[in-house]
Amino acid sequence: MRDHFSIGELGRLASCQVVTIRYYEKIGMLPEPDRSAGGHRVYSGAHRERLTFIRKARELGFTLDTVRSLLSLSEQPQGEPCADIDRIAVQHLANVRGKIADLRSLEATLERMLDVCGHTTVEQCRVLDALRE
Amino acid sequence: MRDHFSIGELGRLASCQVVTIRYYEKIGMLPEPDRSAGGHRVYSGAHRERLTFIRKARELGFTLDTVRSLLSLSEQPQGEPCADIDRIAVQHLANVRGKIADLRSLEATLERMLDVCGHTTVEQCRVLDALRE
DNA sequence: ATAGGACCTATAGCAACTATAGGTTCAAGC
DNA sequence: GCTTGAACCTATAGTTGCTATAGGTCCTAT
Repeated sequence: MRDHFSIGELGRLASCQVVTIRYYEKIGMLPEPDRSAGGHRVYSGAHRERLTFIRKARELGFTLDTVRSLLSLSEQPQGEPCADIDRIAVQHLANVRGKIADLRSLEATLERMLDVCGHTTVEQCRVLDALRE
Repeated sequence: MRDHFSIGELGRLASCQVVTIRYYEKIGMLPEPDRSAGGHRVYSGAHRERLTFIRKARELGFTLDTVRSLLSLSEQPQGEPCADIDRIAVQHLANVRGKIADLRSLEATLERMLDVCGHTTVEQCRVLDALRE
């Protein structure tokens, strides 16, 4: 594979919008790439790997701040234990489970509201009642 | 119950922060209340009902824009069918279920990552591998 | 009369992008 | 070599739903 890409190519390769790549550069998530004579960004394979990592982690719901931590941990010298990385992932898993629980109770509430409503008129609407308390 | 409240009282009654009430006023979710001689906001029972409605709907995860629709539908003349309200709630329920499904697949992915990792060293970390592809 | 808590306005910040405007460069086809 | 239009460039503002800060004024209880 080639190891220099335009911003559009990099976007396609890492499933990331072009504007988002520039945004990542601005906030320091991606190092500034070289430029062509005319000022266009030229990315290396290392950029591609880093951006792929960022996007995967974002898809898994890690915050950008957490991705920063994961990246710096992943750059530690070989032989370092990966316990810190696991800890972050375990914490995130707990967050995800918490969100699932919250959404399930929301789901149940909405189901109950809709169950009893039965499509009547506005002044008898059970959904509105539920919101009015 | 009294039917005039300071902003702080209203906040306690409707489980809403004071700054958020002012924010709702600014974006037109809450009508401007009367003012005391010194310029402090004085709210009515109608304000209280409206804010309670908004907060309940927000707790159920409706966006402010959707809350606006719910409020205007709830102000329709008596006798109007509440089908539109039900439709909004059904749509929201579908969104919630979609999010639950997304989070569950996320949960499974994170579990798999952590299962195979086994706390080794950074260069063998399976969590990082998963992120690097 | 005074103290201090509650209130006031205005502005900026958060996460993580997305959208817009107005201009420049690059690469392919003739 | 020239043209054309897609892809690139910068800078700024907008999104959602608030929250935080600064610097001041009012209200109420003692």
